[in-house]
Amino acid sequence: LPREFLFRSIPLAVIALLDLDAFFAQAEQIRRPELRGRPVVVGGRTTDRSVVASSSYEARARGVKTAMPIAQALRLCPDAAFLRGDFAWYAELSRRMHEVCLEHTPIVEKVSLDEAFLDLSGCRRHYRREAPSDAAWPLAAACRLQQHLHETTGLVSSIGIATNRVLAKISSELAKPGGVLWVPPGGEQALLSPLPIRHLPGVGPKTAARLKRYNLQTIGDLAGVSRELLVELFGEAGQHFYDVSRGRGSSKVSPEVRLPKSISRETTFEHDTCDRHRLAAMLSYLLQRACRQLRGDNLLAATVTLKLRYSDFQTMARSRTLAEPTDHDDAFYAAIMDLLPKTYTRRVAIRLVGVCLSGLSRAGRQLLLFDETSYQRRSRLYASMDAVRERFGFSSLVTSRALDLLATHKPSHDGFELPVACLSR
DNA sequence: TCTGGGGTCCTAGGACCC
DNA sequence: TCTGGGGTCCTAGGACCC
Repeated sequence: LPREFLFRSIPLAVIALLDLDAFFAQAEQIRRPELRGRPVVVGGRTTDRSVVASSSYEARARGVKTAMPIAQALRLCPDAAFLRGDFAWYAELSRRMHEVCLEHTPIVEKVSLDEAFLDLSGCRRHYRREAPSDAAWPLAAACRLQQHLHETTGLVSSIGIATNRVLAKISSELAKPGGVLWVPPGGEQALLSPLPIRHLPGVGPKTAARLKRYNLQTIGDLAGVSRELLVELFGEAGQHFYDVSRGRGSSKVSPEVRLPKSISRETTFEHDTCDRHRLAAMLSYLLQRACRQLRGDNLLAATVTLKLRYSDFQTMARSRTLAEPTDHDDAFYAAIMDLLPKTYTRRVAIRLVGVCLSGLSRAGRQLLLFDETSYQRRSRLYASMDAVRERFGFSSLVTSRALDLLATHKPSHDGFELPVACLSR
């Protein structure tokens, strides 16, 4: 048999990417009907240094964009509803989205709160009779999914369907807002060729500028370059460009929940600071929050990273890997305090500090022969602290190291009232 | 108008071991 | 006196995504 025939005889995958439109803004409009049809901007307070996390299409029409400073959005669209965001509500809607997806296929991979890949390859017989033609059943499947999601949750979504993930992702972007776009097998090149290179996932402003220097502006331009040259210029990414520009890519959808790679917390000060005590107190606070999540997820971390950003935006990170993975705040804090003077070396004020825990593994630590009792005592202490915080909120309990923050800084994350208890060491 | 916070992945250099 | 090659781990920085 000719090779071409063998290739065609393998049934092609049908991969869908479902993406919720302007998710956070939409979530607010679902919960508060009076906001429907109005510009909505979700982000921080209009007075602080935060940026737009999400905005409704009404606000976008006025020039508001994601990642734009809130203050700028306020000038563009002063009559918008400016909201802080409610992640518990967004997570709940995201969970409902996932449930609806699972009613259509068991092979669902959540890639973020508002996006999921679905492998619909096996759904042909359910939909073939609903489609305008036998072959167009993926279109019918996606329309049914979109409609089902809207009826049960009120969520408006866009869906891209193609033979692989990257193409499904690109077509879902093209389908926005509220549309469905199916790329029939064989139609890949026709869709991709005229698209600007920025449509490729993984190509941001820097890479687009680099590609433009070689006069590569559309995906079709990319398809005209040899694999060897692309790899020489762009390394691993070059191979990726070569495949995607020809409409090829992975169609594997993995429903398994993966172990996270890192847990981090960071914050930008309302005003830049040079005060090392203040930095230390904030780092202690952020570390406590990160560690609480670490224990809550039943994980240990081996590496801790300290991150600083100077007022001129230069960003530094220094990390330390411990001899043993742990979930104890104090082990990480000692490392952070050791790294602080090695990281904060310029005589310039600091605008952001952060901590990151990585090298994560499942808890179920091997026993240390000596020092075991004190280790376990400390583990029980952290468990008790977590229990208090579970009941009364994170800031019901703080260590004295972080206490002086209360007077000067109001973290936006949860109600920051006076602590019920204060741990001195 | 100054530029968030949570992540993932890639690259590149150096240490260290065999 | 000059100088292997491969593999792994750690560290720092940066691009990108939502």
